[in-house]
Amino acid sequence: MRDGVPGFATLRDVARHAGVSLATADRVVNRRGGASARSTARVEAAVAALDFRPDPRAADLSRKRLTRLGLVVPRGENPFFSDIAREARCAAADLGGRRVLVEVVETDIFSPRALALELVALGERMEGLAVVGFDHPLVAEAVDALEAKGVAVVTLVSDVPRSARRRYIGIDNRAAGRVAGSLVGRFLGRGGGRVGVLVASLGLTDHLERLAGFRDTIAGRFPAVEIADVLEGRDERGVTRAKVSALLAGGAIDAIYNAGAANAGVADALGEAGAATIFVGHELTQETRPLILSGVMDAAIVQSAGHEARSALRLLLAELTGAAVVEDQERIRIEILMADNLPG
Amino acid sequence: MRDGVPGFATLRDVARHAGVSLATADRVVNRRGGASARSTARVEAAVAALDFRPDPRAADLSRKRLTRLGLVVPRGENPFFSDIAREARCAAADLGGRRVLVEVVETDIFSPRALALELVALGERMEGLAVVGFDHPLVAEAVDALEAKGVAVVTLVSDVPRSARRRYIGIDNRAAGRVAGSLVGRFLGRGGGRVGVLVASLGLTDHLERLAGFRDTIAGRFPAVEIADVLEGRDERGVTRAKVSALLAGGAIDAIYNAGAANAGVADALGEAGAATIFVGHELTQETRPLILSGVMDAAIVQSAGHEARSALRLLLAELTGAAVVEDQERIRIEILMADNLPG
DNA sequence: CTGTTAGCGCCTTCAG
DNA sequence: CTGAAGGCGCTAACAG
Repeated sequence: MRDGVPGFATLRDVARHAGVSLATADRVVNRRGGASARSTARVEAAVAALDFRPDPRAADLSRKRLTRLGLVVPRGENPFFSDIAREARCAAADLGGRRVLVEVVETDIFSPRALALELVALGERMEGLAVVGFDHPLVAEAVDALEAKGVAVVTLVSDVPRSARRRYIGIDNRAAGRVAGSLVGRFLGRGGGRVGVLVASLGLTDHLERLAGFRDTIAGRFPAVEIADVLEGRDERGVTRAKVSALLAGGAIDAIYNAGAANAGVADALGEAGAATIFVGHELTQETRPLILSGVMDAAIVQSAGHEARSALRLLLAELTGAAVVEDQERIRIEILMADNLPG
Repeated sequence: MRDGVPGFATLRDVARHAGVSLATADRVVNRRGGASARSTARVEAAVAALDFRPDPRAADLSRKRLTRLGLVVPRGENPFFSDIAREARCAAADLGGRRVLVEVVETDIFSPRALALELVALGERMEGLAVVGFDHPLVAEAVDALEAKGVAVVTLVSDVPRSARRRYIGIDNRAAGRVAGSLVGRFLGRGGGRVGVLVASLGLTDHLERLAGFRDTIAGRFPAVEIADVLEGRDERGVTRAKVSALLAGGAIDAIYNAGAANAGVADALGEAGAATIFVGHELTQETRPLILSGVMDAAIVQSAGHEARSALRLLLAELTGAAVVEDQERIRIEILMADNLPG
């Protein structure tokens, strides 16, 4: 703080205070290198003394290089990822304003090799990448290679845990699974029952963790509930429908927890069977909205596609420019939606 | 779009295209008045032709006048409002960067006259005000007077419906009440039971609407549930405790829905009585966190104080500067929290 | 009513 | 290694 009451210290003030030029002050503040130890020390002292915080707006404005960001989402019928892609496109417009170019790339996420190749290729022309991950050594290796050559990588929705990604943006999937467990447990009531669980693939970190959380809660708090089976539906409607139908045919099922995306497939199977089964799933999309409203789905555990897309871009940009991050704003929340609190 | 591939049109381009000066282009774009019909038309045509969008960063940077914003929250023991105040203070730092001064004012919200006077007084030295409302003609009148003299007013958390406020920032309280009704109904199970409801005051729009939503759902979907009584606790721990204790003493109560804030008071009363009562309330605060974790509260319906504070400031600023608004980002969500998805 | 002229705070060549 | 100078896109005096 200084003279002008409501004014902050500017880089110019820092430079003056340190007895160096604007350019030198900039060099040390932004760690561009090429400043003597003496200058560095003096500038750092000035920064501390004046409590200097760079103004991100001015920085943006004057930066001439444009930043290319990529968003890699799975190809397929999953409507949640269409939402993410759409939101990312419109977020791109005002987050970085101009000088930021966002490209959304769809790829076959279930093939680790294809995903890894795509990532490396994208790294050639992007400075930052947000990736819906798949937990596989090839993918982790690609991420590490990108980071090694200076491309900022964040994972979105599904993490690649053993990799050098800067950060994971998405919900705590284990907690989401626990919530699902609680809901199913409480909805079933004292009597308990048999529940079927669905995932897309056991290679997806997010689905696996949901499953683990679900198991924890059921085992720990609802002894009368039994997990009948865990099915892999690849997030495809047809596959899912067939597997759920088979499960229902095989014996009384009182609840379904779909940790994956193919809710329409579950609804198909439940509709055919005509049973009054509790059904808890994930995400609010064109597909699930009517299911929740009509009561076919009793509850949905939801993450906001818009929030995630904006967070991903904001955080990539922050990584690249050193801008400040408001952690509270970036925490992706787990929302529980029922017919009563469906937005819009 | 024009020549330079990834460049947007600037005001300078617009001016050139319209054959006027920068200043004139600025005048019509920002409706500052004092431009001939001819110039206005030409500039507007240019804006459309070039798809010009002003760069908010540049605008901020060059704006010299600093904006004073006020946030009016109720004085009292309500920890949620302390959170809002805290979040507002730190949001102020980076949202407007410098050139924005945010002042948080605590006032006695239960006295419409005092609140109205305070508002009018604040209007003398602020250009924008975010107010936790109280639905009373005096308050509405004060808001109208402020708007009439050009002060932008938004309501936060609790609306002042029949007033000229620009907008209400907060959850859909009717929906929140319905959610509470569903949770209580489902947690009670088939057998149903008797439930006591609490509000701070029937003059608070938000509490009233929660009550209405709660009633809707109980009446419509849970015929076995009976609302035993509606208590006014002024959001004070002692008052609430006493009233709940009296209610519990008066006959079997299977659930409490606290639409207000004094959850500690409810917990006190439940603790004394030692009954296994379902308890659903609102907000995640220092006070409710342990109650949720320990299972005293079965669920909390939550709104994010940080999100609301940031939204309020962002929207006031947008009103004042004409900046664009991302509606999806400003929608305040209703979160359902249970022990399993408590963040942090 | 209109245009010219300085900046806002920072980044970025380009000479020293 | 260092500094001077010229923008980025917009706002706001100030002259016409």
